[in-house]
Amino acid sequence: MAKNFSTREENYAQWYNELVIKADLAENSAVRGCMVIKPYGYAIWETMQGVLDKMFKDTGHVNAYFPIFIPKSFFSREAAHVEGFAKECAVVTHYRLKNDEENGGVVVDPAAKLEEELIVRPTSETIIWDTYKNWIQSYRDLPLLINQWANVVRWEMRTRLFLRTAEFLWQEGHTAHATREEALEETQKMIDVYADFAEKWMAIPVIKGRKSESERFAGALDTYCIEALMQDGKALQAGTSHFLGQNFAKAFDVKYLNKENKLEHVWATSWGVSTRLMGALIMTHSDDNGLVLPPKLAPTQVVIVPIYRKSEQLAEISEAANKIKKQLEAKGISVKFDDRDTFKPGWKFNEYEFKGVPVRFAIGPRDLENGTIEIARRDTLTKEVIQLEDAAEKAEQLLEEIQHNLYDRALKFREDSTYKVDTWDGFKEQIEKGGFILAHWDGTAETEEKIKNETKATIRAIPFNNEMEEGVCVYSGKASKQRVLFARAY
RNA sequence: CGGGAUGUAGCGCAGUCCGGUAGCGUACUUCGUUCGGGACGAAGGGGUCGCAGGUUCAAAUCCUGUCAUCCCGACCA
Repeated sequence: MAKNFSTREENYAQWYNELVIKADLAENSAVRGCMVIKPYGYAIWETMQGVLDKMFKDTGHVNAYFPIFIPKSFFSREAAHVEGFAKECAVVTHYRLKNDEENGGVVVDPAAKLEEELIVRPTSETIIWDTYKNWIQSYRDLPLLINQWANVVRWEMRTRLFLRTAEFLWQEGHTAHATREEALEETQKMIDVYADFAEKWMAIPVIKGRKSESERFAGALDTYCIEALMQDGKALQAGTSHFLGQNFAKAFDVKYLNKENKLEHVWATSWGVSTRLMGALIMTHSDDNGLVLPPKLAPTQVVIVPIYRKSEQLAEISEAANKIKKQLEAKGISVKFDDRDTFKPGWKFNEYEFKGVPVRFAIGPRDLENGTIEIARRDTLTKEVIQLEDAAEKAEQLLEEIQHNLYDRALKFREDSTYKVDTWDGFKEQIEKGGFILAHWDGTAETEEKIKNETKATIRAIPFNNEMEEGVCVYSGKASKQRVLFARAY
């Protein structure tokens, strides 16, 4: 087959970019750093949204919506927060244009300067906590468990489709609790939800853990994360859940009267995942033939391609194909029967492979004679000929199998790419090859910083399920009680 | 904001050194043969050569300016 796009081996970044564009997921827009998500890509995101939304509701949350514009002064209320985001904010300074008398066109009307600039939200903590102040008075108002689906803007220097764009879509949960324990429990609960979603739906194995102090969210006391390993050996942060303590409650003066009639600040969490998950999905499963989608997220789970020469043949084939289509649809499986006569079978095979459709049937005159059908699976690129009457059931089984196989394959890759390293030379050598490195660290930000500067590796997580083990820091030689997870990251 | 490169048909590129009719691949249109892994043949349509000046009989090509994009850093979910 003539491949007309880069392979993963040649240039991973280029392979990724071409894949996203040719699989019809997204493209660069005319606006610098922004992305157009195309219908096929959006369909996958919508499915993900739907599943996550249900998971949030099942854990007691409700949806709401807050403004996209945040007064500049709100940001400076929380010191760490403003410092974390100041360098990447889009700022609205004027509210009107006027005709340019001299040069034609329009110019910003200097008379329409805003008294206070508005920030296009890079995240919504500040505007939300300013609002919560009015919503919370008593312990009876707690907990407040709210999620928002929204877009946010972070003015990044360099962007990449889905992984880092100036504007991206996400959800952000913002909760308020009466006690520290309850907020901590919520933080943990939501990282568990994310991990479940990644593993069961996206078939991406993740490591749950906490961030080091320097990798923590701006304004949080603790950040939990899920980290995944991509095929090129780089780590990707797939979701975060923050324990905010009373920082935002204090900054925005959110207090409640407890049962003893005493005023107390509330405890907070925030958590989010973004369209970046699409990038994780692509980079975890796809291959040189294109996208590979886990069946649970595929917009089309099964495609039926007819093979025929004359239109009479198509009529017969269509009858058999539509029968299978109905059977599959009765099982809740999404099916496309592609009877376009403007494309040939070989072309269609390649197209659906590129778009990652998990299961493909091909049916032609030869099958009609023999009462058979060809079934192909995207994950292994293998195919077999089966009895026509078994088709629907076989496809259903195969979808299940592919979902599991993708997870198992990704897990094996991660395990094979995770190394315990005990020497600094070994560390430097391994980081060049990629993968997760489990190494001892002395727990100081100084060491972390030096390691980052010398190798570009960062601490991705301090895994929750870590075994305690005496050792010495791979860099400083000082005492350490556990290994932490290092990698170069997206 | 530092370092490097590139702007030529929808997309991908050659042509620039050495000035002389605007090219190739792909995509697109029509017709015919094909159709079990991106078919083939024939005929067609499509370009202010990023923009603005300059040199010249003549500029995609030389000179000056300018704009834009991409890559490598710094920043980052």
